[in-house]
Amino acid sequence: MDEAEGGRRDYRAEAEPLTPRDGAARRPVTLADVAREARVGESTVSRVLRSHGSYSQKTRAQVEAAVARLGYVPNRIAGTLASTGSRLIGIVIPSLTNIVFPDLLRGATATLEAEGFQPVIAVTDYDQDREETVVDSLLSWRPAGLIVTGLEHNPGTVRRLAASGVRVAELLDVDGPGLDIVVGYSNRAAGAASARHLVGRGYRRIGYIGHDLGRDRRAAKRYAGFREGLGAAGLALAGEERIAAPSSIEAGRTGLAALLARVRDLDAAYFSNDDMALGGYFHCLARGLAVPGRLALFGYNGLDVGRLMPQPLATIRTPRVEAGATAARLVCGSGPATVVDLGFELVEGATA
Amino acid sequence: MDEAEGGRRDYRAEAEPLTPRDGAARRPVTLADVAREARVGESTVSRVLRSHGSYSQKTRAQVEAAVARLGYVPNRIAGTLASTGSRLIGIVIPSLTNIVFPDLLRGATATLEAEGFQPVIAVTDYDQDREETVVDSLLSWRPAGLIVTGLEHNPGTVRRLAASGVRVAELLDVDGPGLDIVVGYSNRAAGAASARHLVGRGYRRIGYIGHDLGRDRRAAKRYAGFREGLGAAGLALAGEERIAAPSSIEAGRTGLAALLARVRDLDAAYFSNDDMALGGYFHCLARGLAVPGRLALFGYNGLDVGRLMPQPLATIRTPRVEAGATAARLVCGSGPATVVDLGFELVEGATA
DNA sequence: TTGAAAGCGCTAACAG
DNA sequence: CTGTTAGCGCTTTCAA
Repeated sequence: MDEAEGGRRDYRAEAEPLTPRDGAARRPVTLADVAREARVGESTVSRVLRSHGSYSQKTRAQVEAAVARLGYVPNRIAGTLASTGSRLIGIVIPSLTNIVFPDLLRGATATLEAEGFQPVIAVTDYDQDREETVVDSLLSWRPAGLIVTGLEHNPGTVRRLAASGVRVAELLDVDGPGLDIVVGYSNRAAGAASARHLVGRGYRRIGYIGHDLGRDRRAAKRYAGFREGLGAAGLALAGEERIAAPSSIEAGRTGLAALLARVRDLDAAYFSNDDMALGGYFHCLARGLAVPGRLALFGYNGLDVGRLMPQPLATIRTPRVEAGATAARLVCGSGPATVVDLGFELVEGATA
Repeated sequence: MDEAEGGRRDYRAEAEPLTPRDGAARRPVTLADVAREARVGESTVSRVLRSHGSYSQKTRAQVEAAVARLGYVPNRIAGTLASTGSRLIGIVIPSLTNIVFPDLLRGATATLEAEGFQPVIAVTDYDQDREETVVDSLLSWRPAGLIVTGLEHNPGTVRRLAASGVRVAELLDVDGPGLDIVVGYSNRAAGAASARHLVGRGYRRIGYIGHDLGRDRRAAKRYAGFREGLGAAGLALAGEERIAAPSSIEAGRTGLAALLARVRDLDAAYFSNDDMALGGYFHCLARGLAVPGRLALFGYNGLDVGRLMPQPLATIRTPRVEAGATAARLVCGSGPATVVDLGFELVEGATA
């Protein structure tokens, strides 16, 4: 099925690299060089470059000319050390495989960029011990703030965070106590709303297909909320299938297949997220199961792909990009500790 | 169709934040504090902490005890300034919307982490002027290296890069001269291989559905390669549709619809990537067009979603994660300028 | 409006 | 094996 193409090869660049690796590494241009070139003091250059304090227009011109002539690039490492805080914001996310987290990053980086901050990212693979490690590592850069995902952390992580004194924003969950800034939505409420919706549409034999809930705490909260929602209607799950792996289209597809093999009379399937649900949808298409006639499908996240399926996916849309942006804005500010619940939106779609 | 839920609300955290914003900001613990506490010199502490140079086991124990007692976190800003280079690697990508770039990041961050480096990311939105700006900004952190996407840059960007003397890796393209390290695959060859494959399967009325080629230079190279491939077989495109926007499932769906409305007798559609092709597939499903009987589909990237569709998508699989990892490894090293062509793989799938 | 000088917290010689 | 002493490049008083 696969055909090797575009053969692998390693070779030296034919042309001389534009970045000569010259042995005689020339000393980088410093602010002192600029001062000398512009015939002014170092502090004057510093003021001009940061448009801070006062200086004459003539001086400004001289400095700018010198900067251009020398190709000076300020050294923010030195600047940060000399001044109080850095313009770095650490961002800790569990994964880059699920588009949800790039979406967060997208919102955060756009806002940070606008405010003159630089994001430094770290990935935990849904592992709280790794989170502790990367938080430590990020903290050593003395960031102005840290954005982390979720409300559950190791005690050690919390201790370090508290001791560091930096602002912390926790993202994507509001179901529990936060450390400082909390931006997200209630996963529990989302799960419950999903259950109410399915029940309201008349489904009674509802199954759950999910991924590794031990690691993904927010998915676990949705699951709990969903069961509560069913319970409130006097129902219970007709069956469930959990994949001991991160969520994926594949896990959704094989998960639904496995569940249907065991519980044949399901009339609806609730998935831990849209990726999983898409996998389920593909299974239905492949097997010719009518959706929602034979089986209704419900997801979580409101991804583009769900909106564009031949039948739009029933799901819960979450404002992820906005959450990232909001967290970035607040973490750079100096407001009080806050919880911002951005809410969510139930998308009826056509699969349920 | 939409139902508002999980109402938005802003409120103060009920519990006292674990990170007290105490007005009397306590002075952070420094290496000097540790030295005093451990009753040794500062340089001794430094040596122990970096396991560099020599010291007695007894000293090591004292230092470690002091570090633990004081909760000391090293300040890498200061460390970097005092030593030669930083352990920061800048990564510049055009977008976070297409999963391809998070994939790159995934490969790169994993490798960087293992080598003790920290990634700092910036997003250009496929804008070369913005690339110049963010490269400048990244350079001011004096990174050990920079990973950028593609081979096309503003002259100003190239100048700054060259002047900085940092290692630079260019990713995802090998069709053209590079600055230093180049890691990727030939987009042109991929386009040509796609054309040969479709022609080989007997398709003759082939259309192209693409996105903004002015900004996405690699997609433009695939397009050029594809046309060359057709030309070599004595064929030409039977029609094409270009969306003046970034690639998306939606653009693929509407693009194919528009093209079929104009050119009714197409027998195959070549898409600028898998997202676009997925949109096309959804269009076919929605309209009941048999794939590949009525219309064959071909994409680019080899995303999971294509593999898991009821009919696996015909596409070209690219080693993106590996490319990110390779670039990270090389950019942290001190080897010669290199081009690494990782090649690609044609996936026959079932849609062509 | 400007410059001199004193650090920021750490690393890297260099003595001892 | 360990401490002392210079800086790294910049910002920030504080005088001038």
